Amino acid sequence: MGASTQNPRVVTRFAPSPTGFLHIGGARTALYNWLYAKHMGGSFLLRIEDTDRARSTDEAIAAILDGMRWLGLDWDGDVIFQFSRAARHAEVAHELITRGHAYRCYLTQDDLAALRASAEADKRAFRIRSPWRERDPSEAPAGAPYVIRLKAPTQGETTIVDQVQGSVTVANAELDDMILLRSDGTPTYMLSVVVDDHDMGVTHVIRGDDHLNNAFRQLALIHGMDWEVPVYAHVPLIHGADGAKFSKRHGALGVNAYRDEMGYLPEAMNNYLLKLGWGHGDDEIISSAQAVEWFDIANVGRGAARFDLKKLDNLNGHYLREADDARLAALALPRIAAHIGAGEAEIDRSLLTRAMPVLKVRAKTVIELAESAFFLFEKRPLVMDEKAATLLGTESSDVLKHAYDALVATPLWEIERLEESIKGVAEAAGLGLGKIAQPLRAALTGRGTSPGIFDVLVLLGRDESLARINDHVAVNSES
RNA sequence: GGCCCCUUCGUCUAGCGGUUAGGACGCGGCCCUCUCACGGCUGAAACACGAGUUCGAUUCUCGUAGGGGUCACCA
Repeated sequence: MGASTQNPRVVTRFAPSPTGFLHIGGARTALYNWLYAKHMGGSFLLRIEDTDRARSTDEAIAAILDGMRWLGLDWDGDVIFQFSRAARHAEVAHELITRGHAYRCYLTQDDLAALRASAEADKRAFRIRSPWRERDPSEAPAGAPYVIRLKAPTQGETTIVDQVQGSVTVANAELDDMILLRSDGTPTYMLSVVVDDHDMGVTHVIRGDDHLNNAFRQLALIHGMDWEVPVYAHVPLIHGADGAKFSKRHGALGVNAYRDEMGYLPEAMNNYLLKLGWGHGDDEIISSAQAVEWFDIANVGRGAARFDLKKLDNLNGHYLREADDARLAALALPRIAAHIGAGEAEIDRSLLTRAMPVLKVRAKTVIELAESAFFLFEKRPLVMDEKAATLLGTESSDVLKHAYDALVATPLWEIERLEESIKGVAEAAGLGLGKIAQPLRAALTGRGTSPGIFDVLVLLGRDESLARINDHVAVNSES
């Protein structure tokens, strides 16, 4: 950190297309842009690339903004909607024609298909070489539709000094004359990104390396307009656990799903995404503030990283343990209410909050957290899970009876007194504490595992605890 | 297929010519212990391969193999 790394002129941006949720890969790209801007004391912009009218949806826009807010990736200024700038994009396309860096191309889809076919027949790599690049527009059929193409350089080579990939050079013969304006007059992505990034004053383009090849063609456009070239940083894509392309099967879902369906905390998600492709010595648990201080795009790894849920689970467990109890109670509440079949207002939020310290150390996700709290709110008679049923064999009746009597006689319902009483029962019977605690746990929670038995007793309270135990004493003591 | 990029334990990574190649997740063992966790200790586990350069390569160069990206009037 320090003043030497501060540069308020730095402007980064995240530019998702609203055709789906904010997925894991996009979230990481957004995070890196956000971190770099914060690190440099610059600004971070958000632009929605909605030029594909057919595939863009309002739901997707809402989901993306929701995901960004959840992760705490706040942007500066208003969200820019790319489609609203279409006129400006078209203006630049025409400016490029007058500057001699673009031309009207009257090739039809059929012409293109024929060119492609002949290239394939000759086993040549297909590069669009429109005859209209050199032809006089007056030769064009009157009123025929046309697209505007960029005149890409054909000689020499282009080099990009990428902050992540290093120096990358491509022969200009590899570049083709990309379409800037479609025949219906709407701008293509290639035109829009460049114009928007320029107009928005973006100084650092940090994006997935699936755009690296695009950068070379975009560079020709930038040069054609005599604009300043931004600093590029193409970060490797995320792969699935098997190393193959990251797909839904691998967990390439929207971040909303990680929050709602899988129960992850945003701080865990950020920490995981940060470490996925970047490292800072031996540090594993990195707060957002610490990340802002340490992050530098130059340290981002060049190799693709695989997505690993186990590590995310571990990180989430860590942040769960650190999280505020009332906050966790609020997160778990809806699930508990749904399980009990009650309204959220009917759940004792205070009890849930008090239980958090002993519940959260045992959970990896909010889902597990909620499930571990079910027993607190379930109504008698409790349904026993398999392990609890085993624990409550007929021989446990006497033990529970003794425990019941000892608990009834316990003057103060607090943890130390309860522990004394139960341990007294164990000693008197010549049994290990486990022999008493396990049947007790089954009777009190209906489960084979739970927080410490004395914690459970305190949380449930005297009346409920005794009633739950008695449920099993009575039945088994009939004879 | 053309072009471009990548390659350290199973996974995420540290390393930036000389290290017993470090940490974390996961896995095994031990301790703690009323169950499950948490926590502590501990074990197994990696420089893709082949040539160079160099006194010396995980580190620099070039190949090979493998993986990925990209080749639209999508973004």
